[in-house]
Formats: sequence, structure tokens, C-alpha cells
Amino acid sequence: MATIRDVAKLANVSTATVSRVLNDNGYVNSETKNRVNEAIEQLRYRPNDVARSLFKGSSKMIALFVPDIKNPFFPELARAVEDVTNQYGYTFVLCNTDDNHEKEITYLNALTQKSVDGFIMVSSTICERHLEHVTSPIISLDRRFSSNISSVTVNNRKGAREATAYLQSIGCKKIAHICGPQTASNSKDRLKGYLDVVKYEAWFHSDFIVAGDYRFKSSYEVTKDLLTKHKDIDGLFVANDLMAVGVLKAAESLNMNIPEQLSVIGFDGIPLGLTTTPSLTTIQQPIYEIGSRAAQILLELIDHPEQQVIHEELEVTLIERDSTKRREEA
Amino acid sequence: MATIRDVAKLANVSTATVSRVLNDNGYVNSETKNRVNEAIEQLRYRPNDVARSLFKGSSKMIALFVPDIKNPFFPELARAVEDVTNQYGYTFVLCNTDDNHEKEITYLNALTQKSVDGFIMVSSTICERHLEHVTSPIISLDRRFSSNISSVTVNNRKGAREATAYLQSIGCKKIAHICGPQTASNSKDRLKGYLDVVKYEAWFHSDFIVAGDYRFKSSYEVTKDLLTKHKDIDGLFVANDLMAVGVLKAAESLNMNIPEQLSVIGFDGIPLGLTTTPSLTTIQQPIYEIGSRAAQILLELIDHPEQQVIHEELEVTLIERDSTKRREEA
DNA sequence: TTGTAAGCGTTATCAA
DNA sequence: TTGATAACGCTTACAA
Repeated sequence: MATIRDVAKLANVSTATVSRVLNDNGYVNSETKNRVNEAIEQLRYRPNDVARSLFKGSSKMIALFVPDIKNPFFPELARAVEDVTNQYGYTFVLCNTDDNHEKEITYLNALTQKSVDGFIMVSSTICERHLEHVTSPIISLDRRFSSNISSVTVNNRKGAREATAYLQSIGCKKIAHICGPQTASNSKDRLKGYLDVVKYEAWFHSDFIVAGDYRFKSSYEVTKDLLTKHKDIDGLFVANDLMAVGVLKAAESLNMNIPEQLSVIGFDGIPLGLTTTPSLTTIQQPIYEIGSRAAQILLELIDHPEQQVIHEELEVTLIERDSTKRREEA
Repeated sequence: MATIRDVAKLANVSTATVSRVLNDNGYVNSETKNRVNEAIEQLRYRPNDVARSLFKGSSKMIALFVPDIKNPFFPELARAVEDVTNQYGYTFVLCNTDDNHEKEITYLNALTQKSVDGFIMVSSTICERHLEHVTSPIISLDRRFSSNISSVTVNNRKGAREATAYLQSIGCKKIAHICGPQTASNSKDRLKGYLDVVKYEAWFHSDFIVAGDYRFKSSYEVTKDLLTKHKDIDGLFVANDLMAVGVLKAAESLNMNIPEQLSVIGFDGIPLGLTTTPSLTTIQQPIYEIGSRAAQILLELIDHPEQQVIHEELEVTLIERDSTKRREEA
């Protein structure tokens, strides 16, 4: 690979001049500029970004931490982040953390050594004190670490309320909830939203709240149990779509008809909900927008580190599909 | 951030000595080693990888190019690649190319400037001549660029033959095929495999081959058309699972019963096929293994550039699920 | 066993 | 308008 010195020699100028035309700053005679550009072309010269990074102390890279890209919520998020980082000339690093705290810390250190310019994190285990020594900007998604760390979230509690109220509005009399992992703040908020609506109902009973972990399998099993024990449940608010699909499959295996016997509503709005039979009613998050806003805010924070903390909350939308249906009055 | 010089000063040694204990090479007295390590700890010193990269000319980063991480085939692949690269201390860069040639070239150049050590590419547009000036090792996935560029693939043609023969074996009399984009070699091979089996059948007609693009939507539409025109089709081999799910949905909208009236088999074995109703019979690729083998081979190629080109072909497996069913004799 | 110093490829300051 | 040169933080001959 040719270096700036090779170019300088060929064009009969100093490296400083080459650098000037490269970066388009400082005065440079238009004729020598041409000479330099020709030399660049002739040598197929491309500046070495590592050397640039060393000098500048920044790498033009940003990293996204997700628990697992295989979880269908994250590909769209990742895509959004990559789209905007790429648009601004940044390189996109993806890290799967498995919600493992040590792994997160290891990544954080490794990438800091590489002068990565900023982090977007979906994490349940990170909190402020782990970030003390991190000097690059960080933005948390979906879950808020602390008021000092910028975030992009949705109003989970409100969305959960809306989901539950919707089930009531279509005539469900006994509405259960399958929770996400209680380590995740969004999951806690969704539970709260559910409780906001049903807490004082005469029929309400804590048996109607069952624990899941946001994964398909747990909900498949937990649901079979729940629906076998409580045959009077006619509405189910599930903390995320992946688990809601598990519910659909569990009901299928029990020969229960959805939505005739049971209405099911999920949360997230992932594309998977479009391909099930019945298709899934859900509270849709603006996934792409969450990712792209997060990336934009991060890039602003990188350019203006003096800027204050930013918290942005986006809106969710109820999407009616075929897994819910108005109950006929008895 | 502390530098190696700060450590050297605090430990009362030269930077060379610090470097020696850091990299554990060269002689260094065990007592001074302790002093150095204490200084490192005291200053929370972490070596700057950018400086290291500049010196070494390599960055300990590898990149994966996929058309779109939102396509459900790729998250598992990406996960596999990230797992092994991470295990060997490499950083994982993800690029969405949209099958856009210019974008691919731009990424390739940008990452080369960053001294990225190797590339894993899923691409239909790249061929050898675009790679002339790339000096880092490259490995192509799923599609073979040329015999000079290492690859990890599956036997698409054989898998397609197996799929088609399976439909015959369960009694399908007229078997159609929905193709992938003919720009992709895997797609062409799957078509060939289909033809291998049906070409000389008396019923065979070119109308039974319809063009898709590996996406859900195209197949949804194309299928409605096909099934309306040719009501005698009783078997359908679809070039990938995503399109096969489109077929399921199209049949649903036509009130056709799968598998009673029509058996459908896909290709890929993505998790999506487990959540549809009916679940999808398919030719399963070992997706995770493809990714992890590719990454392992790439790392070998990075360590031993003198090594020759490697082509590896993995096996596919027929998975019977609920979208296919033995035809009763008339 | 340790230190000195050159070099990796840039950018930016200062002087000319 | 241009050029010399120090600096970014590290590694590795080579010398001591």
C-alpha cells in the first residue's frame, strides 16, 4: 500500500501538502493540487485510517450491544443503527452480550482500547457505576440506566395499559399476563401497566400473572400450564411478541381456538407476528426509529461532548390483527 | 488515559520493558515485572490498540457482509461469526449491502483503510476482478465467487433434488417451483436440482417455474397467481423458507388447505418455519455451522496467508413438518 | 536484563 | 502557498 510519503515524493511536494489536499484545508495552489491528485490516483493511494485514528484519538466506529441478534426484535434495530452510522462514515460493530454482565464489561474494555467513539446498549445489567471510566458517549435503549445516561425508550407502561384496556374493551372478562424477565425495566413497566388496569377488578388474582423470560419456549410451556389450570381465562396480554407466538402454539397444541376462545395481544410489533396463524395483535414499537434516533443522538453526543443528557420517549401503537376478537355476550 | 510512558515513569523503567511485560516476550526480571504490573494497575493502564494496529498493520477486526440482517437467514449466521471472532479476540463489523454492488465496494475500501484483517461475504455481485486489490483474506458464503476465493457452501442442487423427490415420494403429481433471484448462484443451483427431478416428467411445463426474489412479498403475490391459474398443482418446492411462508399465507387467503390440497417444502431451515401454521417442511442448512466454519477458516487464512484456497461444502437435511402430507391415492 | 531510538502513517504547528 | 518536524502510543532492533 502506498503511503502519503510516496504520494508526496511522486508529486514533488511535502507530506504536509498532500495532507492538505486530502483534507481540503489550508491553502494549496490549484496546480500543485492537481499534481497531488494525479499522484494519488496513479498510486491508488488511500489514507491509512489507523494512523488517522491514532492521531485524532477517535476511530469513527460505534458499537451496538444487544443480548442476541437472533432475537427477532434486534435485527431491525441493528439495521437502523447501521444505516445511520454508515451514512455518516462510521463503521458499525455488533456485540452479542447474552445479557451476561462480564461479557458486556469485556466488550466495553476491548472496544475502548480500540478508541470506539460511542456505544448504544440494550442491557439489563449495566448501571452507572460500571460506566465511570468510560469516556465515550453511551446511549441506552429500551431500558433506562440512570438519569445521567442518555436513552431512547418507549412508554412501556402506557402501552401495556392500552393493551390490557383493549382486551377489556372487546369483552374479555378474565385477563392474564405473561411477564418478561423482572431484571429488565421494560418488562417491569409492562407488568405495572397491566396492573394499573386490572388490579382492582373483582376477578383479579395473582395466579393470573405468570413469569416468562421473553423467549418462545418458556411461554409455550408456561401457557399450557396456565390455560389448563384456569379455563376461564379469555384474554392474555403477553409481554412480548416472541412469547405471544409461543402462546399461539401452546393454544394450538391444546386445541384451543384463538381468537374464538381466547384473545391474545403481544408487545413489540416484530414481523414474526404477521406470519403466524392467526396473525398477532400487538402493541407496536417503532423499532427502526428507535435505532435510528439512538444513532443520531449518539453521533451528536460524539460531536458535542459538552451537550447535556438526552432522554427521548417514542410512541407505541396498537395494531389489531387476528389473534383478538370481540367476545359475544353470553 | 494513561500511556505506556506513564507506566514506565511510575515503575522507573523504560517503555521497552513495559512493552515486554505487556506482551510477555523478551527477558524481564521478575521483580521489575512486579513493579511494572503494579504501576499498570495503579494507573488503570490499558494499551492503545490503535497504536498497536498502526505498528502491526493489522487491526484484529473482521467484517461480515450480508444483504440485510433483517432477512431471518442472517442473524444466526452473524451470531456464529461473532461468537468465533470474539472468542479469538477479534472485533466484529457488520455491513448490510442490500445486494448493492457500489455499497459493497465502498465498504470494502473503507474497511481496508481501517486495516480490517478479513472479510466474510454473502454477495451476488462480487467477483474476482473486484477483489484484485484487496490483500486481506476473503471467504464467500453460500455463493462461490471463483475457485480462487475460499468458500463455505452447501450442496444446493442436491438439496433441491431431495426436496423435489420428497414431494414425489409422498405422491405429488404436479410439482411447481418458486425460484430465487437468478443472480444468486445458490438460487440457480436450486432450480437445477428441481429440474434434475422433473424435467422429463410428462406433466412438466415451464409455467410451473415462477420467479421470486427470496422475499416474502413477491412469493405471496406470485403464488396467488400461480395457484389460481393452475389448480392441479399439488406440490410446491420453494427456493427459500421466507418465500415458502409467503406461500402458506397466499394459500390461506385463497382458502386452500395446506397440506391437504397442496404440499409445500422450503429451503433454509430458519426458525420462522417453526412458528407458522402449519409448520414448514424444509431442507435445513446448518446455518450456525456455516458461519462458524467460515470464521474459523478465515482466521486460519489470516494467520497463514501462504495457505491455499479452501472450499468447504456442508450437508443439508430434510426436516419433515406439517406443510407436507402423503397424498391419498385417487 | 534493560534502555535507546527508529518507525508505523497520519495531522497540525510553526516558520519560511 | 509550502515545507520541516513533532506528536499520537506502541513495538522491536540494536546496543549496552
